[in-house]
Amino acid sequence: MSTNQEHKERSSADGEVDGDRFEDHVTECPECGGRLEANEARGETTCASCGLVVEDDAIDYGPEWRAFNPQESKDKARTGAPMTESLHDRGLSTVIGYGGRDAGGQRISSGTRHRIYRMRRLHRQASFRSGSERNLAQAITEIKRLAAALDVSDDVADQAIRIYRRASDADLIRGRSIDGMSAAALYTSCRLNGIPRDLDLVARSSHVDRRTLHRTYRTLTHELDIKVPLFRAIDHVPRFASGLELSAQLESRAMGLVRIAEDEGLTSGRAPTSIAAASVLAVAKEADVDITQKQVAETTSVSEVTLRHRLRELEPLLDRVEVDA
DNA sequence: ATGGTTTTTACTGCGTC
DNA sequence: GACGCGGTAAAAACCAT
Repeated sequence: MSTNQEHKERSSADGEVDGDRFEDHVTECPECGGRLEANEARGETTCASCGLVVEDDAIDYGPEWRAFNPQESKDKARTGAPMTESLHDRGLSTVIGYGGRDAGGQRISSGTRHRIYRMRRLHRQASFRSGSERNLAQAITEIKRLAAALDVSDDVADQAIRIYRRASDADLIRGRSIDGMSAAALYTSCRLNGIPRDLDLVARSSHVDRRTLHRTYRTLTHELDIKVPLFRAIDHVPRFASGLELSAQLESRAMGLVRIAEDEGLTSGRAPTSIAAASVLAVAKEADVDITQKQVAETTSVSEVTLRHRLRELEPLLDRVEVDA
């Protein structure tokens, strides 16, 4: 492995062409500011003091995708044709081609064509190896439909399909509807990706009632050991604030209020949305914004009663919110 | 299944515009 | 009188056991 060696030599040979690119080379560690040294054998540059590996290669040998955790890295890594989760066999199975020519471009005789036609039919039937494969194909259809209805990205849908696959492998589908599990998988995927689609919305878009959906979601995350990061109150503030058309100042003030509430332990056991909603309402009221409990209740899906409860707890804390953040 | 907790639903009373 | 707001009681939902 002498890639690094090679391009170093080349750059000094015809410095004019490559000079620009190499001039703004990093010479200090972006992490600790330490001195960088080249490791020729491994084709990488590392920081002498902290050991950070700095990408230093004219050609990027890395994948074009980014992985944010080891699981994703495993999931996304691939060699060969791109896989897609959107086909029940991940698009990896053999497909017998149409078109009347063979690989060499020669026309295929009509007798041969007929044989190929029969082969194609048998092959297609054999592609669904089992009932679960057929179910998977159906689940994928449903997940994609839901994803489109909820306007979530293909990545999220793909992850949902992966989750469904795991559920299928773990024999979690038995006794549950495919659509229900599909919806639960998609909801889980949304949660994992921090996409705010709440249970109600997903339930309404699928023909699964909220209760069942949540039950399925619970067994899903539980049985598959999926750790879903909990939404915190503060996560909801921006959404609520913009939904109510509050200024950025009020939004950050609401966040400040949420933080203090957390410090005071007022948040444990309470629905995060209720804290967020009440904080937004509290700061809006304080700033004499024309806003009613009812409006807040509607845009946040938190009942007015709960809003009042939280408001009562939060309003005394308002004067402790720092002015600037 | 159970019990403790929070949230929601439904309803009522009060003050204001 | 409609509306916003505050409260209560009971039901429902949630969570850990």
